[in-house]
Amino acid sequence: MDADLGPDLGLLLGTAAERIQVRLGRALAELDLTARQFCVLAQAADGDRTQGQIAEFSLLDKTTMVVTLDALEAAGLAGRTPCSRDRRVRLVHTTEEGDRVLEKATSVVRAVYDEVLGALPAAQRDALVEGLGALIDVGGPLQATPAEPRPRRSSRSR
Amino acid sequence: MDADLGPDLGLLLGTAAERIQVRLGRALAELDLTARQFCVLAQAADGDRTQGQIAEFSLLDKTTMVVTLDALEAAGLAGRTPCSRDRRVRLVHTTEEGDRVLEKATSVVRAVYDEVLGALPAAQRDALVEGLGALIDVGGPLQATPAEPRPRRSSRSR
DNA sequence: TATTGTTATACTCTATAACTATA
DNA sequence: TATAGTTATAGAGTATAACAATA
Repeated sequence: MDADLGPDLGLLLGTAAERIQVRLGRALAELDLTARQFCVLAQAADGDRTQGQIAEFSLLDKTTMVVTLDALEAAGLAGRTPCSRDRRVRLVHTTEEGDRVLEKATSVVRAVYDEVLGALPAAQRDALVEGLGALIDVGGPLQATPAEPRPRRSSRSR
Repeated sequence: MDADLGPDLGLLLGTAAERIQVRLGRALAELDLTARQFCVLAQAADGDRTQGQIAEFSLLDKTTMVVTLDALEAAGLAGRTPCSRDRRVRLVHTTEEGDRVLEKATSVVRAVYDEVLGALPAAQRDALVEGLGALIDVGGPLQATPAEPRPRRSSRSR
């Protein structure tokens, strides 16, 4: 599983992604936030959006969104308000405390990124970021698959 | 969660890693292999190693290793043989069928890598691979943490 | 007593299904 | 009838604990 394959892109990406997520998770844990909560909180602060919109943007199932918001609400960082125009819908907002925590969390995340990227020479850093973008952006070999809105589970079970 | 942070390295790495792993998973599924089984099978083929050694190298818990090997054994791709010198230990070997499947799987994985990396200009491809290596290799900002042999779960439960 | 591997089990995470209320 | 959100629950994956065999 090495020389035979040339550079093991899956291993490189998987390792780097896992380690930075561990770092981010630890840093955010000091603020009692998970990475997902941070992501949802940031979008809630961005403007009044519905649960569904945030879930879609964050690639979360709506039921996972419920759980995540329950936690943010219990922590006093965010809240739901019924939308007056469509009373099925709940708009998500941040509390003052939520804004304060988000600000801290953002600087904590930025510090991690600065530390990691700052360890590379500027040229290499730029090349890395551009290369990753080239992989996943539209037109790249790892662009989002427009088909398959739902990943669908194993075909044999059930 | 964007302009405020500069390039969102966590999102870039996470997205790229997830998508390539989905690709690899789909490609290997056609051979009825999971990525993990492929990884273990490749190491079993590399020489007689114990379950524990393969588990350690693959960052798998020993109980996960048991399940993975059970599946490979049931599929007729690998087997366990007691070690004569230390009869607690089981050496893992591949079957002939296992070697055939591994060969196919290796070419399938290589094809995915070639397709993905081949979509980038050579200079960008090299820069990306080097940059990722610079992040995770020893001395890099995401090098393996020698401390903390076990990640340890949430501090509050149990 | 320590270690390898196994079994049984519990926990976490996430998604499916069924439901409520609105539209 | 269709949709937003909720609840309950089931499934996959993985780890902890207790155990057997051996060192």
